[in-house]
Amino acid sequence: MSEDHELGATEAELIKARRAKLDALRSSGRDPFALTRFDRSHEARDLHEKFGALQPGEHASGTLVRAAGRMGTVRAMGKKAVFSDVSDQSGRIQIYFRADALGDEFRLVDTLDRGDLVGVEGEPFVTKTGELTIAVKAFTVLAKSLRQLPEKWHGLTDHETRYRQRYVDLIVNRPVLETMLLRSKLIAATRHYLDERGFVEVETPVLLSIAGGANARPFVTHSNALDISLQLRIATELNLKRCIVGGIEKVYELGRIFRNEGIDRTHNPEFTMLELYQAYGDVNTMMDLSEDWIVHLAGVARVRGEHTFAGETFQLERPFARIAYLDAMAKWGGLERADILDEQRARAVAQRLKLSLEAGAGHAHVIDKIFEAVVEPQLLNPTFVTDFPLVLSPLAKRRRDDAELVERFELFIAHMEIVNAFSELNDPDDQRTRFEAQAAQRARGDQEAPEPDWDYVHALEYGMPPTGGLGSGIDRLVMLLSGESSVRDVLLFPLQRPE
RNA sequence: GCGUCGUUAGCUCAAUGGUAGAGCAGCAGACUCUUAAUCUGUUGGUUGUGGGUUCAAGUCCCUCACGACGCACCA
Repeated sequence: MSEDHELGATEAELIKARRAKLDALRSSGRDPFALTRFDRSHEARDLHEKFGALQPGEHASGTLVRAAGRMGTVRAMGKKAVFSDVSDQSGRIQIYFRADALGDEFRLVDTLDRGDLVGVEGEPFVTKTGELTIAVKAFTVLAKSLRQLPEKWHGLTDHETRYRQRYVDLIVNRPVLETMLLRSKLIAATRHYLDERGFVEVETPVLLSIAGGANARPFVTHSNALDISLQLRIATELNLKRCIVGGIEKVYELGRIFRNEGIDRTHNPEFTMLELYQAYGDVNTMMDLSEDWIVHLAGVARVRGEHTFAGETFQLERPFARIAYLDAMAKWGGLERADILDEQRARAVAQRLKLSLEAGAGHAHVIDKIFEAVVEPQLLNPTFVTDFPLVLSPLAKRRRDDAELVERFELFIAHMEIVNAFSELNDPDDQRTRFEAQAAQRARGDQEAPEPDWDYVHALEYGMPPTGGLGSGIDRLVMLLSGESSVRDVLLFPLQRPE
């Protein structure tokens, strides 16, 4: 040990110091990396539930528990008493090493560092300051941590390092782990919710020759076997409706979608989308289901009543507000029907509102921009915006009383679009006409206009029952319910440019 | 893609163009109920990359890389 004082604090030297401790463990016959298992009696959370009621100073005499996890700060009181703690997935429990309880073992406490994975066996008690603690009778190093964790107080804050080395972020920033666990819970709860209601989960291809069902630029790749270029899916919509045609009456897919577009606080190139379709249902079926499902998920996330997101507080309570698309434009923008549905007048409105539009922007794009500027800022509490213009909705069924509008809604919460749903267009002739319009747009050089999937029309020609369908971006839902305002903070490994 | 800001010790951050510092961590020592433990001592630097200006550059100028934020595109 006399050489240790020569160890400095470069990264290499910090690692060397830890390797020296690893060597010490090995030479005492306790190679941590040779161990294969450690049987725990409790996770940290269980211990708090079971022994949390002990009084300060009280011991659960004769009770031995076994816990394991990553060591936190080491608080040594001289050479004879050391406090630390271990964290596992469920939480944290303090541990206490005493020379008189450990005997010869106690000298090995010197080989422990913050960050090591350790297993301990001991007796639960509550300290005089009131913290549940395990009085360690025996301990084992289960993996030696050779690298130093970031500082305990400020932790790791550098975004780049947090995303690139998420494992470190998860270790030292507990709320990150909690958010990721919440994400998993919400996804599992969604599957359970749908399965219970008779929906069937299917898996449709990610690799397609034509990625359709949405307006977005796809990623392009190549099949060596077929020697053709392929696109990664931008939606699951068309294949799921093929399933409806085929007779899978309540169908969903909860999976990854890829869009080759911008990256920012609310967009990652790959994201998780729920799409579901219900034969013999319509837009109203979807509205009821959305409201029930979202409120259910809020319950899973323990979000009830008032909830704050990005500095604004809203009410997450049933029933959600409803307003028709054109009514919303009238209410908050003073705009008439023709200001929206007539292309020239819509362009004039956009100009008056000083909206920046791309050169080749179509009617749909202009309307969308107006909506974004006029209506979205008003939509804080959950609100269904219904009866969308046809021109925005190439896959939705027309209203019977108004051929320029469709049976569609979007659910907005905290200004974010959370659900998009409609009565699915099942008239093959109408669908063909709308695809032809898109093809014409595309021929005029509009890169945004999707390439028509003619086989989808072919499928509709066999007859698709009247169907309600919805899509929902799961990442944004997780953002909303976790309070994270960046999509990167609800993804374990957000896309980063290689270093 | 455009704009703004950032990149200094393992981590979090300082440093008028004039000898690169602190806190934490690490290492050594004191302390048998600490919890940002405390106290004493101490180690640790290619200041993101490559150029330029200058007697002298972490600092000024240019290039590039990566990131955060905003805009554009999208969900």
